[in-house]
Amino acid sequence: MGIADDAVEVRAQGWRTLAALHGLIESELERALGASVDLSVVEYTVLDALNRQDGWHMRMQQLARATALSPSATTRLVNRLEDRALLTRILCADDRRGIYTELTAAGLALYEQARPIHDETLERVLAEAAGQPELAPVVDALHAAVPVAG
Amino acid sequence: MGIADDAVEVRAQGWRTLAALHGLIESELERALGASVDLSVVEYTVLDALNRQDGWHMRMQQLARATALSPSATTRLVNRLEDRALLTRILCADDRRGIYTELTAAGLALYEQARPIHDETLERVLAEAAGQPELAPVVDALHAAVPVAG
DNA sequence: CGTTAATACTTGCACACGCAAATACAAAGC
DNA sequence: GCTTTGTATTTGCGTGTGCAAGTATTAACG
Repeated sequence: MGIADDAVEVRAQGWRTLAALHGLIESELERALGASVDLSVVEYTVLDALNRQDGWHMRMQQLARATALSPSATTRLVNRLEDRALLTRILCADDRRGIYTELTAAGLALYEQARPIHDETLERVLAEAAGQPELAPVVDALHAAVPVAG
Repeated sequence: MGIADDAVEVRAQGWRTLAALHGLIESELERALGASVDLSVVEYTVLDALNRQDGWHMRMQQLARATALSPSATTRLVNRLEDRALLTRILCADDRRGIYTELTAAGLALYEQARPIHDETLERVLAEAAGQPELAPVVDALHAAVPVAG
């Protein structure tokens, strides 16, 4: 087996590790957020993204990118949150195709309730993962991550 | 904002980065494998796991762990692959609750067809991701990943 | 041994997702 | 201005998933 073949194996192994860590974190967050505030991880992601816009609106398309979801899934996700009165749709005047979404007071309140649970769970899971030799290198690399454009 | 708060933000940011990279890789693999051999990523994962066992059987439970899927999803996943004659169920004698799965010749052939596509896609996407400043640190860390126990 | 608890897998059900088509609006070309 | 092309969002439909309950088999206990 030559050097090129080794590189292929290393990449495949790295991808399996990445997937394992991602799955671990996501399932723990899912459980914690579901049990405490009845939010899924994507739903929390929406509230978090809207909150980080700090008073600014967000288009459906931006939400779709932030959640890595299809347009149709984004529509229904916003529907669910709107039905629970956690956010509102706002038809925007300058481009009447576009729809902006905004957190309601209830949405902000629930987000502020969910956030510490989210953060504590993340801290716990990452600490746990850092103890596993195969996951540790990837966990350490997360510290070096740089903000992604919203 | 104190040191502790910064750490929380860094972890949250790292998690968003991890999720973004994971989503990017998965969607590209999904597209490439779906178009060429009509396999989803989880389906490929099963064939790959079985192949890496090199002739050995695998229990449903092991498959569930390898794919990060629930038992019920694993059952139906194996059903789909069995319907396509890519693997076979083998009732094991020593514990008649357990069920082993094994690649068929057709399954191995399809895997060998899929593998180069999988590997090339992975290489391309990782190279692409390494060019984005926010993803690069995590991409680099994958090289350091150590094999996970099957 | 016979009963009870635990394990391995499967099925019923509800739900979230992606794709493709439909709708509504904006921008470009002539 | 009117048509054509492109963009933003929503709906119809099929499919994969998790949870909880069901079945089969093994292990533990008295």
